[in-house]
Amino acid sequence: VLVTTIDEAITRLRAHGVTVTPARRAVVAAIFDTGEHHLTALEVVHRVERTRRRPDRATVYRTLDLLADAGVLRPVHLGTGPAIYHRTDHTHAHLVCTSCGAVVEIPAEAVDELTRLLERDARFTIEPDQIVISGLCAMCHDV
Amino acid sequence: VLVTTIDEAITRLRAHGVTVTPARRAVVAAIFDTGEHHLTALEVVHRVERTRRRPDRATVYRTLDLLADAGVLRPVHLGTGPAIYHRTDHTHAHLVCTSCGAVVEIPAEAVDELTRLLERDARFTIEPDQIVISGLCAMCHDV
DNA sequence: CTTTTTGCAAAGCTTTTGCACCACA
DNA sequence: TGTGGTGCAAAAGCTTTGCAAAAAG
Repeated sequence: VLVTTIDEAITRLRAHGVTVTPARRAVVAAIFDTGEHHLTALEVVHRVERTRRRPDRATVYRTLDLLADAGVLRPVHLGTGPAIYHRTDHTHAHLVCTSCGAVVEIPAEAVDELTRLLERDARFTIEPDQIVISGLCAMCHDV
Repeated sequence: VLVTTIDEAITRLRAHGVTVTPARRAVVAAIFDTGEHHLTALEVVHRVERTRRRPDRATVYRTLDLLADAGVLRPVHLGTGPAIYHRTDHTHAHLVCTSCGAVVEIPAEAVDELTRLLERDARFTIEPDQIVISGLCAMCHDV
């Protein structure tokens, strides 16, 4: 069940017994109104429409938690810095360059293959969206 | 060139132009005197022998940096919480259970296979020691 | 009217940094 | 006597929490 629009996300929240308030709706809108599927909590704060009073950081963090519980977002720590939250409608793994910090996404098909490989070897249920691999991106490697 | 003993680590530090002080030696000893190959900075602080005055956190962090630069240790963030530093003489990837926090290691052979797969698909040079994958361990999955 | 949610401020946790002191060549 | 290492304390960055005021049902 993919969640790809604001309305679907709101519906999903309700299905999880979460009351939908203006602040929460604003957070959801900020996330789905952008092409980015990688946002930090603070980026969400700054993106909330200026039409309403900007929600407090605490509220945004709490809402992101609710969205994660509802399966709309997945929080991922890319090593250093703040967690990024990414939408679950776009499965991918993350390659992080230890030199320049660039984040490259691995497409779903490769992630599938990878997941199969891992689950074959380890008694572990992989969360495909939470694969983080560090290394050097092509540009930094060539320097 | 694997670094597997205190002396090799000390030698490696010297080769990188780092002067070896009692405090630094104590940190190296604390790391190599234990069966663990996963230590946080604070665990290192607490493990330093009680025979000498315990080095300050800052000193330990600075020394861990030096050891990382020298290729003796690799810092890895397992999502939440402090970074772990693991010895480079024991290549492995990390599976982290999002429910109980357990860390399962993926052995070198599987990591190799994984690395090949990834480097085939992405123009990226993988750091095999810095693969972190979240999911559910067998125990938490069965509950 | 009761239960949540929100904003604010404070605290938490990990790590970094500035600076004075100290050790050692 | 100068170079760099160390400890201490403070700060920085991200996130969580306690609590009183506000909003929702």
